[in-house]
Amino acid sequence: MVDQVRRFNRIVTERVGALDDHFLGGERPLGEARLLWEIGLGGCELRRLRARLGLDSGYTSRLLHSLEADGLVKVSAGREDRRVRVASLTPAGRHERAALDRRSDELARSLLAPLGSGQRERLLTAMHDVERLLSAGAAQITGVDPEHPDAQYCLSEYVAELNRRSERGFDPSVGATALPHEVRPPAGEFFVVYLHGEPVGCGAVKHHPDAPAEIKRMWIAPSVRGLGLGRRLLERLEACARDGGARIAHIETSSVLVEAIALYRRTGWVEVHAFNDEPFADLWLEKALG
Amino acid sequence: MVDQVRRFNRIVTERVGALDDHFLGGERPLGEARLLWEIGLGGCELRRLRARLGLDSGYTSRLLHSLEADGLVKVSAGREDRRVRVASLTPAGRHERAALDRRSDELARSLLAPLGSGQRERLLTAMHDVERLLSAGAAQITGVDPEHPDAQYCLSEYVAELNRRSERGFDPSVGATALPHEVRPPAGEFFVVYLHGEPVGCGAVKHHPDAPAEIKRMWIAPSVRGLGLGRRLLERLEACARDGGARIAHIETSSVLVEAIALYRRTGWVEVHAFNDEPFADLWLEKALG
DNA sequence: CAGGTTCTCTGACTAAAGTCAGAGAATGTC
DNA sequence: GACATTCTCTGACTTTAGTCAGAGAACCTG
Repeated sequence: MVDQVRRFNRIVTERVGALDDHFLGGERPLGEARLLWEIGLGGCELRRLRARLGLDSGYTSRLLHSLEADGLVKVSAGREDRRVRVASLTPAGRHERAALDRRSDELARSLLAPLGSGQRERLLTAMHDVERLLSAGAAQITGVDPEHPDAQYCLSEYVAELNRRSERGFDPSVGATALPHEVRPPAGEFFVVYLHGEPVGCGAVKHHPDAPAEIKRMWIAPSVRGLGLGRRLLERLEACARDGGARIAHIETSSVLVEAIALYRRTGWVEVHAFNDEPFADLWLEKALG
Repeated sequence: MVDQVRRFNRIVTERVGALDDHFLGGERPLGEARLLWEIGLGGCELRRLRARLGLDSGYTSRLLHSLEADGLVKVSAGREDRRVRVASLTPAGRHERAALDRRSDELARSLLAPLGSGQRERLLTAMHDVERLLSAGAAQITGVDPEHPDAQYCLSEYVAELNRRSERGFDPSVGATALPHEVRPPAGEFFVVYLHGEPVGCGAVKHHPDAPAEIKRMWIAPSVRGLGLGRRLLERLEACARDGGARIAHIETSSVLVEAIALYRRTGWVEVHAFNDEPFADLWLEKALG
């Protein structure tokens, strides 16, 4: 297994990485080119640039000066906070960035060129899989305030999906609720799954002293299903319930959520009698927390 | 399409490339680490090292000196030719190389770690596909003397495979032959397909003035089938026949070679009456060369 | 054995990449 | 308004990476 991964790493850094450097670099040193690219068309704060590229602040400053001297970039003070500075591209800078873009396209095409259409198809599918699964590894699950915009976004998507999938509308304010104060420490906790900084899933735990903890509002964005994020999220939620002192966890759910139910069953959840009267639910599950 | 490739390149250079550098690098600068690795357990000639890593001779010399100063490498004169020098690892060098190995393994494991077994499986399959198809792009088809060891190797594999596949033995010296002088310029040409410097396929053309050219001995190693190398080789052979003045090309083949026949049919070859009495053949094909 | 080749090394460079310790301005906090 | 914090810049570095022009030894060819 590890061997396969290493062979892959080798080929890919050779064929893609090395070429990438030369293609992208072109005239300009790599550092500058990457920076130019990363600034993007809309401009970008220096601290974000540094964070994304992992650069020293002095170094970044110098690189930007060099780009500014070439007339590609303009650095100006931020409007809200005048300590943070914002880099933005001049027309010449946009032009150069477009050239980088073209070279990147060429590189991509050069990888596809020697293949027939069948092989191309297969390569693209395989690349898609690798990309999704590798980035799944970079997903992060963090506790977040239930009223944070990312949490709210996930919740609204969750509700929208429930309504899309089932005949009867779902109203989160009726039945077994998960109001902000119920899923905020110390009463409970709300988690968001982030992928590349974007929220792509959520889940919450409601602690009940001396009674089973409840797991609620578990949702994974359709675009990232099949990457194992649901499993990881559920593990995290169970751990949270266990850390809160519960020996047993409860989930009530609806049979329209087939993927989620499959996951629950796979991971040791068993069906039990209804333990509440959530009108939307038609399946009640329970798990003993190791 | 190009977008998919670019997304892939981005993720992969980020997740694999960047990590790779730090993992591999460790204490030692990347250049030295790569060199140390590439020397291998059995030692290696400097010129091969340079060729494989694409380094300047002066630079290589200096890197090796630095490794030698650290007691990891010993450079000595070659035994056959004392101009070429051979680098080999000391016990300490082998030790350090093993550490690189371990780090590389760790990197690979860190990519797999966050995934469940199902995802792992899929990632590995996808990586395998990407690896094969990307490296297929790097394959090279070159004209080679039919008595060159690589050509001889391919021919023997070709004959072995025919014998393995069919009931009656195949004797290349009987029937429609392809003797060295018949497939060596100017009478014809012999091609070898190279992948990472290894011969993985062959094919030959026999020119006949004012008569159809013959395509012979076409073979692709089983390990690299499905990568489109056969198609590329056939294109090259047809081009060679056309450049030799032929308007029509002939192939005689055996129905046991199903993959090859599928390729021929896909690319415009049509069945015709037997145009020779090759005892082993049972299918005769022809194509008009654009 | 003379003369050309091949292979490697040395010295003398340059450019890119990156680090670190302050200095200085803008902002938040008590 | 004093004080700490945040964010960026400057100057003074180091380390990698890489290039180029010879010099010199070993080898091959006639």
